[in-house]
Amino acid sequence: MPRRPRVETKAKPSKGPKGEETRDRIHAAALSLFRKKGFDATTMRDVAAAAGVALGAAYYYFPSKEALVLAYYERTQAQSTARAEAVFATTSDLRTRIGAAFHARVDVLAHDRKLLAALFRSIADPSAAASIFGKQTGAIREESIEVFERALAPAPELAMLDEAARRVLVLALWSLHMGVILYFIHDTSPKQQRTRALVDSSLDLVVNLLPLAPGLFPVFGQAIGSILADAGLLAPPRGAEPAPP
Amino acid sequence: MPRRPRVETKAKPSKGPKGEETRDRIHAAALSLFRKKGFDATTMRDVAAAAGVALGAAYYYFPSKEALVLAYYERTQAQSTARAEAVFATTSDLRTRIGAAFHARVDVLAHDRKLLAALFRSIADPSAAASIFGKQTGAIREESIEVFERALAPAPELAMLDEAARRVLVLALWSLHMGVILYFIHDTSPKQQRTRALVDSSLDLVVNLLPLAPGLFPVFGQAIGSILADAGLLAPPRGAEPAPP
DNA sequence: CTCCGTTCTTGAACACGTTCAACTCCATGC
DNA sequence: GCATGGAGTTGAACGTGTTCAAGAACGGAG
Repeated sequence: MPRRPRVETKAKPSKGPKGEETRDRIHAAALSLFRKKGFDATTMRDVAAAAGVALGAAYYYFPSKEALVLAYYERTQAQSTARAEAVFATTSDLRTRIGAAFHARVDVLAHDRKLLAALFRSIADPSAAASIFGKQTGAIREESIEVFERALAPAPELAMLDEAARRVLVLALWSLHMGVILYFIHDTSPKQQRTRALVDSSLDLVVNLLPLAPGLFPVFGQAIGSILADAGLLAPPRGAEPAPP
Repeated sequence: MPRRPRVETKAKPSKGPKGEETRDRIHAAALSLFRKKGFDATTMRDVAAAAGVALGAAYYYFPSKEALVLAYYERTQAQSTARAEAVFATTSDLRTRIGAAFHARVDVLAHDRKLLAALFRSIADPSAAASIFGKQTGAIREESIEVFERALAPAPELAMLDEAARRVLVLALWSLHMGVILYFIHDTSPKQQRTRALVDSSLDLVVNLLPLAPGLFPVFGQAIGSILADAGLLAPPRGAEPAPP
């Protein structure tokens, strides 16, 4: 490995239909191998060989090994969103809607628990632009945040919240959902039933706390907002340093 | 890198005084280079050269590059403990004691923010035994947990708590302290003043919540205990799978 | 057809973290 | 002295993720 290069994850060369097909073949081969042998035991040479291309081709389409997992994550995000939206269309009950947002994500990821660990490895590394909190993953992140925005949309309890407070609330929910995924990664119980239990008890807490939100924000809103801003999820408050380029 | 080998971090060969000295020289050279060039930009060959030994010698004393950082972390833990104990000896005020436990850690780590990121990289990876939550780091972890145990020791508010509830409470505090370190790693504000602010507002919350602990445990204690058990910090409750060897 | 630019493909080369068989050193027991 | 064996040390070798200069394939413009 050369000096931990910036692990770029954007850029998907495939202007023509030829490339599209090769890209898919590489991605499919990678996923299959990752599932069979695990992320670490699978080499990029394995992936290229299984896809029937040269090593360089894999890097032409995916800027890093991690990017292969990120592409998978991106694809599943759309599926989760669709699942949640299906429930949103049928009810305006807050608990059901928030629960749907959580469970939809777990449902879709259920079979690839170990794969996710590879992605979350760099979650705590500020220098890793490709982490879930990094700049490179903005689009995916925003889509997953939007699901929680829509889950809360029809709640009468929150009607009096202003824009900023609502955003903080949504982000807090999204952060909780990240925590659930982190828990899920470690959850070896059959069918991940412990994660399901965690979701349900979290829901109890959240639903009971939500009506208190308008009263609590003057007290803790600033501190929470400051934390979220540091995570790059919110415009920074006064006194904060700009992040280095 | 060969197929992500289990990144062992125990084992410190140095039965004789000769080895002890070499080990220190390697560690000192590594720290100096890490601080000057960063963890990623420093190669093990750099470290060995700076210490005046062959590459293999570095691996004779430290089983991995990460272990060099872990050794640093271990050394600072003792310093933090001493600082906190010094305050414990002077007061039995709960807020002051808990605050001291938090601030002592931040004080000691203040100059090596970026170094820590290398350690926390694998925090979310269940397969990384060397992570802060892993088996390999048990001793360091227990020592840091003990600091919080002693911080709470003289609190009359908690006298009626049983052993298990108290342990959960201590672990919750320790987890919060881990969160603070995570925040600290990302905190680029001058003198890490934002981390200090976070500690203080967390203290407000904690101190206000602590007296309610006895009443809250019947409600949330089980869920929290279940989470902590999954993190390997508590004996697992019924129905949990044993972790694979 | 020929030419040209873009898209795609190749595999050798690089820098790295890690391993290991071989070696030197040195204290101890005889 | 000298053998024994453990502690300490060496650097070549391996497998890896990533880079890159070179070329092949393709699709239009003339």
